[in-house]
Amino acid sequence: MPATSGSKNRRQEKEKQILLAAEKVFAEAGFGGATMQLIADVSGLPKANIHYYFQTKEDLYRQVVSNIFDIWLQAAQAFDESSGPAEGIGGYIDAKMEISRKHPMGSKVWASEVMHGAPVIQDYLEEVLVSWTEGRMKVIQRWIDQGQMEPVDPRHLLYMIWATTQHYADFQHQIATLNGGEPLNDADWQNAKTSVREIILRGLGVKDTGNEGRP
Amino acid sequence: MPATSGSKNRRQEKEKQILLAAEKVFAEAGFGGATMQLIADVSGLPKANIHYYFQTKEDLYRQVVSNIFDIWLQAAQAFDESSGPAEGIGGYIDAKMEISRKHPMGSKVWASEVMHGAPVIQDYLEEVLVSWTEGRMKVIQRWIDQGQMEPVDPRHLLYMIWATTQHYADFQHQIATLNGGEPLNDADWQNAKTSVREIILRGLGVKDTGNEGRP
DNA sequence: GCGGCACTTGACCATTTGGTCAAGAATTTT
DNA sequence: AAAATTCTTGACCAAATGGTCAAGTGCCGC
Repeated sequence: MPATSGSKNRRQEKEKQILLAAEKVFAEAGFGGATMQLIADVSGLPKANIHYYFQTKEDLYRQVVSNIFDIWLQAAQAFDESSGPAEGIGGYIDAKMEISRKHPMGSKVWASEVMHGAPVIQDYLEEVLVSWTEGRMKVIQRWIDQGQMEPVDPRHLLYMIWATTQHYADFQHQIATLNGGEPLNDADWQNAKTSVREIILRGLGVKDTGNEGRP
Repeated sequence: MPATSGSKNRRQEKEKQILLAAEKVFAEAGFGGATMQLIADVSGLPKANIHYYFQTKEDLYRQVVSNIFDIWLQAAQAFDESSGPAEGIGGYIDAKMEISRKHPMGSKVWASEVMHGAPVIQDYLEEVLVSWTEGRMKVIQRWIDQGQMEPVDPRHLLYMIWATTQHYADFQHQIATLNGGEPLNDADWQNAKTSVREIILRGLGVKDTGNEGRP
């Protein structure tokens, strides 16, 4: 008794349902610890049905990681559509913090994958990430050359931004424990965002213009 | 045909040998993905022998995580034996970068554990880490109150330091890929260390005094 | 309403897993 | 040297795992 709507996108909806469950399970147990049975239970489908849509566990996993990668790269827009480091880097930090808040499980899956040597998405790393990084490094270098910010190594600046923003997703459990056992609330997140942006922008010798333009 | 030396510390040496192999395997495969057989192979001992020293996989894992935790806390000394933020925070960053360089696998195991909800070491988190963090936060707050650094949220400053320094261990594979496929060499590490310290200390309005006093 | 087609699913299988065990080898103690 | 203790290890489980399969079930155009 399939879907309610049209008729063609039944498959898409089912796949999305499975991918959502898979993301959760992979994030909580890692690739090795995740079981198809658990993914089946979480998604509310029999295991054999999962295998109908995704032949192997690795196929499913690859899809999950790939989806995350796309979301990740979207945050790059803040970088490109900006005139200077305050707006560009500040906006990028905001965007990445927002992703950490909304897609913590995706971030965890990504971190797990990379930590274990990126066996599945090494090609993505080498192709997409390398060129993306080089592009942003050039932008940062230009800002430095124009005297808009202190001369720092763009590479390590990017690492710091990635590390710090993703920390709020990957280590959310530790952060919650240090927050009295409670997850961060709206005010906490606002505070986190501002704190991170402040320290980094001041560290770059850039005046924080706040997140004007974006809500 | 046991050891060569004394006689009593045979057990300790064997355990260390196993723990080293276990750390490597757990770091590379995660808890779920690691197998006792692989740990046995890496350590060069039959599987049954591993089980003689560590009853269960979880026992072994707990030991590995626990050892890492101790190393982690050692870096705190830089904090305590200092007079101000330049020396204290700068030294702490250096120490943590050094740990990331020398114990990347331990850092990965820790990250994996926390990312999966710290099922094994939640008690450590609640007892030791919480009180440790509160202590350092007070030190930072005192520096702020004395006007030795900009008023930032000490909590998020600590997160940033943790995130950034550990990033070089946890994401070492990604970093190597972005470094032309080569791991960081001595100069790279020096550069990374300096870059991180510079940006953060400037972000705190503290003049970087370099890592004088420590080689 | 019927024939084709996409989907569903319980039962099943080979392999791998963490863990056990008992017999023996080495070492220490008496 | 003999007894007691500690360690070693190949063979062996029961349970769980990823994946298969064939018998269905519902849906569609015709």
